[in-house]
Amino acid sequence: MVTMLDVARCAGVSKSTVSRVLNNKNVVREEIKALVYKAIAETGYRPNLLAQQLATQKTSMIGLVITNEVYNGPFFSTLVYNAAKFCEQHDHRLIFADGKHSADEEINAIDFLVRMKCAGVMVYARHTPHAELEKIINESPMPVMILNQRLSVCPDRNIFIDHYRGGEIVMDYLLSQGHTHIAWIGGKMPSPSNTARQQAWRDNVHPDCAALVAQGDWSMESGYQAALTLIDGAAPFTAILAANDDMALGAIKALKDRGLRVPQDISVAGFDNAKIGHYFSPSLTTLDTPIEQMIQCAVEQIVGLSPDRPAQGLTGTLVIRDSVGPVPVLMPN
Amino acid sequence: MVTMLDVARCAGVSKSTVSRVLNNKNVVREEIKALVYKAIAETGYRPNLLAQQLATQKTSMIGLVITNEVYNGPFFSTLVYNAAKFCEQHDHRLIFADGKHSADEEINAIDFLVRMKCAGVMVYARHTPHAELEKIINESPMPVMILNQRLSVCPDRNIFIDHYRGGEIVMDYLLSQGHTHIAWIGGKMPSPSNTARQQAWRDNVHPDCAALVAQGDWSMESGYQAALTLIDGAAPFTAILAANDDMALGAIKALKDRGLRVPQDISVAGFDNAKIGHYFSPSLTTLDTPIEQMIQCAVEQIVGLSPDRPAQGLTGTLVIRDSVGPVPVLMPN
DNA sequence: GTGAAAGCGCTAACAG
DNA sequence: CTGTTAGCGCTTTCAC
Repeated sequence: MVTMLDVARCAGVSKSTVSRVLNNKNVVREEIKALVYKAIAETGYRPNLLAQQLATQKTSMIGLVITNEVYNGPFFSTLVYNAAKFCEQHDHRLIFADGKHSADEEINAIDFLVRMKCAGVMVYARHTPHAELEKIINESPMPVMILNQRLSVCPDRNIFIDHYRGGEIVMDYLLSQGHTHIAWIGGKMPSPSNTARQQAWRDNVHPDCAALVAQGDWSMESGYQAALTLIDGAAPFTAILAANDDMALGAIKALKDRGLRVPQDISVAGFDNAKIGHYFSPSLTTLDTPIEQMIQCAVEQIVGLSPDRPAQGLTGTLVIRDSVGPVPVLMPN
Repeated sequence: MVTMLDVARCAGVSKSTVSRVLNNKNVVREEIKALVYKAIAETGYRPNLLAQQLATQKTSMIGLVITNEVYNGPFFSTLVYNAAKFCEQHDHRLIFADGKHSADEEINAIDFLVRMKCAGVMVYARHTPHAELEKIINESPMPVMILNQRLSVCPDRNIFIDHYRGGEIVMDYLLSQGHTHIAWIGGKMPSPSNTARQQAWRDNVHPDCAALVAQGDWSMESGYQAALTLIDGAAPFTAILAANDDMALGAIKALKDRGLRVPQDISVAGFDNAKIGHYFSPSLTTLDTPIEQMIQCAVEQIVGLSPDRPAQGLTGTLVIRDSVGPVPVLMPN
């Protein structure tokens, strides 16, 4: 491996001079500069970023911790896509650490990124208790931003989406269409999004519906199964609200497979506004979750672009499409 | 920031002793070990990974360069999900660099990862000429694995999928259903997958179909538009083959919107076996691309688990579902 | 302007 | 077993 010293020798100057021309520090004489560049080209020198970052005490990496339960759905895709996009936009690089499926593993993942001296780290966690997160935030030399869950402390390290309000928005729409008996398909717990959305459902739905709950795990398949359970249950309903679009889509397939029409017989709505929802039949009514905004906000906070407190309580907007219709006159179930 | 020296002082030992207990080198006396652990706890010491990696000359990061054109579809999602999964499986971390949309930017991204001293880097590029890639492979001290395109050199740094053969498999099936007039919806160029698949289409389709080509950019929307163009064109056809599932799904929506039934009037097939294909109506016939295998192979090659030459010429398997049917007796168009 | 020398925080001989 | 001493490759005073 060719180091800065090799370049220096090759150019007949000192290490510091090479460093200077590379960093445009102090004015180096033009002729020497040329010599150095020539030597760099000849030797094929590539500065070692580990060494550089150790010396300068700063890096250009932004860490992202993510529980692998959100993996591999449109939500994950959007999250990562936007994280990478905004990082690059600010000349940083995204580095990943898998939070897997326990508090210990999440904490480990954060620890890795902190010890890598990332410029900042974004945490999309599920299991770690808030007290623990708070401790990490306070002990870490770089900003650690907690995404998608509301902390009672450290508001400037916290960007969350108001999923309760989001749930209300969708429920309001469902109610406005005359639905009173609305079933709920939940995502995998623990999850702040799921909890809040479910609460919004519970608080707004007819009290008879308490039993109209089926548990999924965010995947289409689980939505499919959950819907079957609901259909086979005793309680009648005219609409299904699923905690995300994937499950809503799975549910629609289940309804169709059982000969039920959407939305004529049963209406279905979801959350997150996955792209496919527009192309599905029927196209999916959903809440557009402001993931992009959330990530942008986090990245800008880390790179120090937005001096003020990060945006909080983002809600998202309702996307009305075909999967929700007026309540049918006769309950089919 | 608390360093190893602080811990050493706190425990009343030398730096090397601390290092030893941390790395389980040489047997350190139990009582001293305890002292050190106590000091670590007291000081809240967190080892600096940059320093450690600089000193040991090895890192636990695996780099991934990816052109941002594949971003944000199911293909991207699967790629990143699996990359992260296999990295973690081998106790490594995934680090990202965006290849954006030009050869220069791709090379830059690779360079960053190389200079970060990643254990290895995986390159999913589109624009960089092979000669350039070859040069990078040879000059880099760590394995640089080129994914999804066939290099004429460096076979052990190259894992590709035989998209031509994959294309043939789908075409064979379409032909076996009696289709002769098959339209093609292509992805964004340049792309090795697209080129090879399109070639397979061209080599197997009826010569009359040369004009039955529409250009997309891999997105559902572009598939939708491409299908409209095809429908509005003069040439008749009974099937559409799209270079990926997203475009196939967009195309199906376009056909439906124009009152055409799939597959009764027009059959549609895609590539990649996106999860949603199973839930769509009609469910999508597609080729399951072995992305997971490709990534697994790359990661194992990097961590030195598979001593032999990496797998090459993976093809994938046909997933037969409902979007392709027998050719209709009367061409609808 | 440029070079020498002292770090950044850690590991790895080498003595003892 | 443990401490001392050099590095790893780069930046950054501080003199000249």
